[in-house]
Amino acid sequence: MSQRPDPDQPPASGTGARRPPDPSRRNARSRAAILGASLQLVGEVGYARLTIEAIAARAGVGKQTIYRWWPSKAAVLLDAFTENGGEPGAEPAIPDTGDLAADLRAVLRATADEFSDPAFEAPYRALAIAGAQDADLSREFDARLAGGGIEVYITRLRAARDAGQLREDVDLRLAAEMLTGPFFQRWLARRGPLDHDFTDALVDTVLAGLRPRG
Amino acid sequence: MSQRPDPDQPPASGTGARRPPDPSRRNARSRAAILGASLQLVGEVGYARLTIEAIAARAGVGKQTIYRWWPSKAAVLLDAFTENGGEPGAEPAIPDTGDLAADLRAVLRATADEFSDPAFEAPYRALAIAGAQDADLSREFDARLAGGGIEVYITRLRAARDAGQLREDVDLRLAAEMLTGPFFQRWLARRGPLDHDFTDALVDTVLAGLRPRG
Amino acid sequence: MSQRPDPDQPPASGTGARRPPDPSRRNARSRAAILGASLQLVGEVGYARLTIEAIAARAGVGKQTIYRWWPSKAAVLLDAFTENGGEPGAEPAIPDTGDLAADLRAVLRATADEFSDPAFEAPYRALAIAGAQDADLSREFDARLAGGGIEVYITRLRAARDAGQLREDVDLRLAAEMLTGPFFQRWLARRGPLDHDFTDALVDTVLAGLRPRG
Amino acid sequence: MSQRPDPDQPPASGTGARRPPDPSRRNARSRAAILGASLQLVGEVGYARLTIEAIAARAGVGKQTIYRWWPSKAAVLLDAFTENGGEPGAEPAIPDTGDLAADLRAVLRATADEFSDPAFEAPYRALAIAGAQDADLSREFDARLAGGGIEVYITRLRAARDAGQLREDVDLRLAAEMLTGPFFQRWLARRGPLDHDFTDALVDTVLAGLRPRG
DNA sequence: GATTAAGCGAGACGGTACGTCCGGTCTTTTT
DNA sequence: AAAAAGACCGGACGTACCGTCTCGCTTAATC
Repeated sequence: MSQRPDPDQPPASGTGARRPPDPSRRNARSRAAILGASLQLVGEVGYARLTIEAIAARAGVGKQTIYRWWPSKAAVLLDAFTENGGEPGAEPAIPDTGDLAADLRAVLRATADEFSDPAFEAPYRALAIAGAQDADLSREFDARLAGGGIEVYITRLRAARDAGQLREDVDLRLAAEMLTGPFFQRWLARRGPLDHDFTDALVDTVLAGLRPRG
Repeated sequence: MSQRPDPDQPPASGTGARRPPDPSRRNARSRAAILGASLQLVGEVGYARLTIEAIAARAGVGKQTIYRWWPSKAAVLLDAFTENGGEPGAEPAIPDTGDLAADLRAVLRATADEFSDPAFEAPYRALAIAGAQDADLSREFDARLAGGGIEVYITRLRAARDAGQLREDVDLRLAAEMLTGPFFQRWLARRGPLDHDFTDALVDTVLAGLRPRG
Repeated sequence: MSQRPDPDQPPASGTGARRPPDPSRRNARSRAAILGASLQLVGEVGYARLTIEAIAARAGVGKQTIYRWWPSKAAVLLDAFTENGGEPGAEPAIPDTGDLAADLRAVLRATADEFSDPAFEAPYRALAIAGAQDADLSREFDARLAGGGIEVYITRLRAARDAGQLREDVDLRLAAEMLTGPFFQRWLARRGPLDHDFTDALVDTVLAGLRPRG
Repeated sequence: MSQRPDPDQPPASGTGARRPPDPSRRNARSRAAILGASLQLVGEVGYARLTIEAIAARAGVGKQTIYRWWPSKAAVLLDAFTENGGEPGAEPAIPDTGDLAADLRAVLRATADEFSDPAFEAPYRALAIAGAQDADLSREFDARLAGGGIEVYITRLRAARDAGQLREDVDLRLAAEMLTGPFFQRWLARRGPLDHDFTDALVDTVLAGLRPRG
């Protein structure tokens, strides 16, 4: 006996770096249940009172299954939102009919409608709040969500500028921010209704400042 | 909310509502310590990890002293901010030199500078987050803070319109939101630097869309 | 006034040494409920499946109230046992009628009866098991429980030796262990019934080896 | 023996009893690694903190391989102990040189020495604790371990009685318990050192009470 | 030699309990 | 009566293991 166990600690079983789990073994049913439960619950109680335990219970899942795959409840929501609520991944470009004003009005009207749907609004607000608290998450959020992203606006505006519909020296990023910023602020800080009058007026006023002189 | 029924009813209570404390007996030293500790701590750990217990401990104060006078940690921060960080009470109107563009540029430059100071930025971000989660608080926040309010912009823009510097039919509220919304979004979602180039370009582009036609 | 506690770093709030709670502020009702629930539960499910959470739930108490005052579930049981089941604190000396054999027979019979009562047996076994796993607890256990202590036997045997009823050179501790050891082993390892025949025979055989020669 | 899913079971077994594994296909290397790891670990962390997961990890084995072959961690330890630490299977009878006192002294001295070896003591204590919590395991333990069993003492004492060295009416089981009980108690409850002085005195005092009168 | 059915290493899974942290209430003592 | 202190009930945290359950992969035994 005695048989000492090889004195150099194998992996020591200590609290060392945890190996990442194997995604190929992931249970798709559990994943879907978690994402679904997250969206339900954030709509029912809001982000501040959303708990991992409640998600696990609603999804019929062990807490560890959540902690194994997501670093935070915000990350769960982000997945839930991009999967079930937002656009799956591809950037939904703004259509280009040649009429910039019409195109932007259509997009902002659609966006306003989306933000009036509580099933969309609650998780989106949760993610905006989480992003405001965590820069890393904010980047993830922007990278994966089309609605909040300004890149699609920049693309459309660039096409318009190249077609001579906007001033040559227009700052495309600033222009895009002028279209989304007032909308975002009005929504997040609840400064007023998100109706079509608002979005139409916004588009028109912004474009009025960007058109070629003449 | 939740509002437990309080089993031992005082004999003639009527509504059973807790009698409010007498403000005249309030300890000013404790109040100041609590507000100061809140600002310190929100700068150190952020809003999500700010706790009432930590504020009480840092302030050398009993927890009950906080619960007696404020309904939530956001309310504490709001008091702390208006007292120590923001303008104490008077609305700081935007100056009117006659040159609208110059006045707005100056104000937005100053605001950008403020938001670059971490001692200002941390509690303000905390309040924005808390307001995004709670509509009541959001109203309080807007009512009491000058910097985030748009009324001052509306006032200055109205003067410019009345002086014929803007179109007759300008939507003053929308115009104000176009000045503050891109700024707010860029700041809260960390979409870019808040420098003078940005604010100047913002002012110029917005005003370009508002000027009287040809 | 009232000496502020040095504004920088109060107690650091770090994970440092936790200050001990103030026993004078302890809630006696909670304490009694916890001890009672422990005894109930250990009788129902045994020591291995006894959990702090179940004790807290049964007692209608927060878990922290247990962790605040006891370091382990074994320590809770020890308090519970000495308060409700065992002798409150004073060492219950073995009576001295002059007849050593009769006195020991009476004590061991009484002890056997006690160990036949499940309400006594379950927590006592739990403590014996806990003590076997933790030397510190074992010492506490021995120091505070009369039934398992051998000091009372030594005291009675010394009186008998001084009265000339035992050999001059008798090893009192060994003699006491010979009275309690077989009993303890038979009980803990369930090697046989703890009846009066057993205890009487044990006393007689031990004393047969200890009497003065002649 | 194509072994369809258990012929004598109705087709819709559902929760049916799990078919026992085939011992002939067992991996001897895994078995040895598990038993070795168990002994190592119980020595390092004690019984209470010994986990199946740690055994599997240390042994480089899947958890299921343990659950397939053993019903509990105590059962693993029991195998580990009888294989590596204790006597493999044959009952090691107490030698009979004709001198009962000398034979018992030798056996108890050897036993004391064994219990002073941590590599032996740790798993033995673990098994004693497990046995104290579970009567079934206790029986298994007694049936398979020579050192802790009292049958060998009874056998040796019977021979002595038949040779006229003990009283005719001696209770052999009680006598055996008087030899092992004090030893067991002193060891398990850590009441004192297990040295040769103790075991010699124990043997002598016990035998003093058992010898024929006159 | 191909098939097939374990046993096996690995580890994800639904759960339970852990011990800690904090929310909000209550009580005691001091100012 | 307010305040400092902090005990209290409750509930969520993130972690550790439980015992079960797939996954390939390897290894025998049967075809």
